[in-house]
Amino acid sequence: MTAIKENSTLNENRKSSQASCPVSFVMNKIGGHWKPIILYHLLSGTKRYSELKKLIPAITEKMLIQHLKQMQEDNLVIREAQNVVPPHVTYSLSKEGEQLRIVLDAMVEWAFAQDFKIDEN
Amino acid sequence: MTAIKENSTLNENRKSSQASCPVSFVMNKIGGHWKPIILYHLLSGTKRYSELKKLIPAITEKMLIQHLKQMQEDNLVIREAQNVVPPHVTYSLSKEGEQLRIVLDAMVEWAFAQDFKIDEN
DNA sequence: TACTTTTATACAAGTACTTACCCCAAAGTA
DNA sequence: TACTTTGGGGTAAGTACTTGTATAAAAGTA
Repeated sequence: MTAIKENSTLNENRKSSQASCPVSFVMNKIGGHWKPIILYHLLSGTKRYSELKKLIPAITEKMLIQHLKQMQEDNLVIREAQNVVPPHVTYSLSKEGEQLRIVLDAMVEWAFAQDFKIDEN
Repeated sequence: MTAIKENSTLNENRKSSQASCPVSFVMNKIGGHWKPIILYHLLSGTKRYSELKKLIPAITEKMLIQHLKQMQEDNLVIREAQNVVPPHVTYSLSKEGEQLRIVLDAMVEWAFAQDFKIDEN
């Protein structure tokens, strides 16, 4: 799933900055454009894969599943699958993921303090 | 400075998600690996360009100047230059940048609530 | 004269991230 | 039989992000 070159300068830099900067540590977990959006939607409760897809129309399935998987590995979200056909899989926030609420809320507040306006389209 | 293709799907997606998700709006301003680190260091006060470079040894000058410039355009940081040679330039947080303190603090708290440990090297 | 200092800029090359498109399972339904 | 449903996997190509290296100005210093 998208191989990463272990010894690239980029990757080394990433690791070292992550080690010395807590903010960078967080960004490595929830950075990128889709993760925070996914987390944001999970804040309101457990969702099925297909529900997330509907809530975030612009995301490709590839991206959705990739980020869910990464966040699952980072213990931010919990994946639960029922062994049925067609599949039934739900995603929810883990305890650690749930604790991100404070961070995400702070972001939302800041956004609105700037001249951010919701544009429902 | 690093041209961006205006009509790429990526860019369109970015804009639309930014418009409907406040968290994404924030990530577009402080996302990436270096911006939060730079902001973090500016939280403790005005810094010269060269001071920032010393505080963040791993960053290349290119990245430092590029991100400072972007954040300046986003009104997060203020650049003040004295017209002397050699140049003397300082960077500080704007009001909006200063307001990010809450967000950054929340991140720091979360990081330490996970098993994050500072590694000074 | 030659080198240092400070704050940059420009271009090429490497790396990561994102999209686009095609494929699959197995049960239920038309 | 053929199609739908749900939750994915795989590959290639496009786009963005980062690094690396070279270059500059103008005054001060060795």
